[in-house]
Amino acid sequence: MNIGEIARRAGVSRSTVSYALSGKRPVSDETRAKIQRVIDELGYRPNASARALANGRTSTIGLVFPPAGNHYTGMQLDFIGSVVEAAAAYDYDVLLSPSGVDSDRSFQRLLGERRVDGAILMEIRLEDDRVDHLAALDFPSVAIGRTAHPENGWWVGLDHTALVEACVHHLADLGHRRVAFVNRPEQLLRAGYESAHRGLDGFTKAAAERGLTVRTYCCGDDAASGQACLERILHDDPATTALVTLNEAALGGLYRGLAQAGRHVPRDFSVTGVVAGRWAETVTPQLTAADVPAEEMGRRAVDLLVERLDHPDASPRHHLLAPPISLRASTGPVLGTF
Amino acid sequence: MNIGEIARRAGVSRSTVSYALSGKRPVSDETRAKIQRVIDELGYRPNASARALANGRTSTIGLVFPPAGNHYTGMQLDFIGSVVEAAAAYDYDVLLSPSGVDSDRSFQRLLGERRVDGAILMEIRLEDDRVDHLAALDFPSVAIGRTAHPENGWWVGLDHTALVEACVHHLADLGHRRVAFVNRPEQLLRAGYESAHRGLDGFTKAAAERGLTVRTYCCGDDAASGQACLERILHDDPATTALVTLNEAALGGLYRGLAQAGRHVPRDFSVTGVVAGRWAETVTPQLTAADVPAEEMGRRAVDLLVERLDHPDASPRHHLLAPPISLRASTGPVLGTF
DNA sequence: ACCGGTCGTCGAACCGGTTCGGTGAAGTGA
DNA sequence: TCACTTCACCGAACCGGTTCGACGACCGGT
Repeated sequence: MNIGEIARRAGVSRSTVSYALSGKRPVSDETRAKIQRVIDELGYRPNASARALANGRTSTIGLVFPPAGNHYTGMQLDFIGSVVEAAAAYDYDVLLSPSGVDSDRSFQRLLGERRVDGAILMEIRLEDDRVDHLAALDFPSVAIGRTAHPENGWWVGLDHTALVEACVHHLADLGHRRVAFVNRPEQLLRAGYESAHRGLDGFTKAAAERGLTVRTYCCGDDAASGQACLERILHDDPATTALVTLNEAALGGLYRGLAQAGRHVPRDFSVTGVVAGRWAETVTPQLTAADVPAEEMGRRAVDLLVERLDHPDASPRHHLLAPPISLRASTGPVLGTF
Repeated sequence: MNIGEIARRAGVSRSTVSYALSGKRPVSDETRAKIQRVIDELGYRPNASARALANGRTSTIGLVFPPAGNHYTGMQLDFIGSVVEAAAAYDYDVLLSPSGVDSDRSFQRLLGERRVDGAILMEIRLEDDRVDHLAALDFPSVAIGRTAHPENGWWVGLDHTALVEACVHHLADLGHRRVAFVNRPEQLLRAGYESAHRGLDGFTKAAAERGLTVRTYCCGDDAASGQACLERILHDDPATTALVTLNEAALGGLYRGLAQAGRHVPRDFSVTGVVAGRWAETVTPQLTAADVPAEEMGRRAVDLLVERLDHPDASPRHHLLAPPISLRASTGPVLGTF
């Protein structure tokens, strides 16, 4: 069941079997056929650990994301799915690693023990010790998201600032003057999560440009928090007519809060934000949103990583995406404005 | 950066370093301290591939699920998250493998190349070639779901039959007489997906017991399909007053279809089904449902797998779960019945 | 008949760990 | 003083692949 057994049965040496399989040196047609016959007969497949040891590559990439206490969002699911699928196309396996910081045990396993050839990082923070650590080691990695200093990095990011700005302008164009912003949970904002910060920046900036009256909120990643958050919004300023959210998991709760407050969407209240398209379509009315192209982002991250693995000296590349707003049914003009 | 380097710097042999680390043979305190100092200084961590090759274990488990063309459901996400977290607690990594059948390339990588010590299978079919294949090889694995012949297997399953029966009885108790069943997509039913079949069985059986008039539907795993399915239901029998669904991803679309048909939930129409609790709470009104304990199932699957890995001769164990229905807000009595 | 080159194959070393058998030094008892 | 343990460590073999250098067989050219 190992290469020596194959060699013995085929009457050749181990190295010949290896060359027949890899094609790195010529082997006569006759010998190759004999070897192939034995391999097929026994269903032999070379041991991955031995191969990894010998040539220093594991053909595995690590997908690193913080342990969220099982509060994964739909967007993260889409990332994971697309990364796995794209990696499979390049003959890479994907090792999942729940890891918060670089001193993390799980992180050390991946890197220190050389379980993976490269890594894809999710849930990036503006100051991210994992990114810094990997950069210092020159370890092949690609971030889904970008830090505050993205110049010399490999990443595929989303222009949250521009996307949220677009959402605000869209609402302002519709006549909304009092708008709320529903962000990711407060601990994530404090931890410096990129999307939370850049989104907030974009919101603040665009709201100032348009002279809107705004309030900003942090909200837990679940429906109950969304509902509570909406109640707070209407309590703080009952004249609020619209909100922008980055918080996909809270969306259902926000909608419920509006329904219970008797506000009809979009007639009495407009909702928009930055959400993966597939999930924007599950709510009623369907969410007008900047659709996060999660599938594309995952795929591109893998493309970049593979390129980096194949060309260790290539200079950093990245993609900054800014998809347009998809107009669906959750926003409308303020009543009496037109 | 390898064990030889550590040995040289500490002035001992490679085997002594190995024993100092593993503790499998006594090492003097003095020597151990010296070795530890060198290790800390250099930040040494033993190479995982070499270790795997030497002791025949990779400390990795495979998580196998069919490639869904990125149509992963929230429930699958919960499974993945809980498996990763539970595995980390046992010091196992998780390798993700999108794989449909046992002849699959990805499946062959996992098993044939010995990349993993054991596997957890998701999305089980009643006749599942992957399960049979693994059983024939006596390869350590645990299924999340059970085949038609689950007697001698390792699995953690959900009693879909009983759960759907409970849903039907709940509706019948409320006075509903014309009920629809919304199943997973037709190709999954045809492929023999366990939940689709057992759920359907439970529905048919309970409906017969209660003398209900029923129709059953297959529905794609997305919101648009859910909406279309609901339109079909009301077109086929406008007198339908309730539905039971297994299809989590279609739920939002079903609700939208009802809203657009002017049917208020739960006043005019009741909705229930089998859905992971976290997702049942995102819709409004919140879904009365048999909550799939995805987190518990993932955790238990890992527990079983680790037990099987530690005790190769242990006899098969399994868990069949049947959580009670969580009464929320999506079901109610038929108007005029009481 | 001899030389040089090409082709196909082999043996040995190596990747970085683990583990078995053995060995020298120190300790114990008669 | 000597035989017998025990202790702490070492060297070598092994896990299952890959790869390098070498070597014999065969070929064509003089």
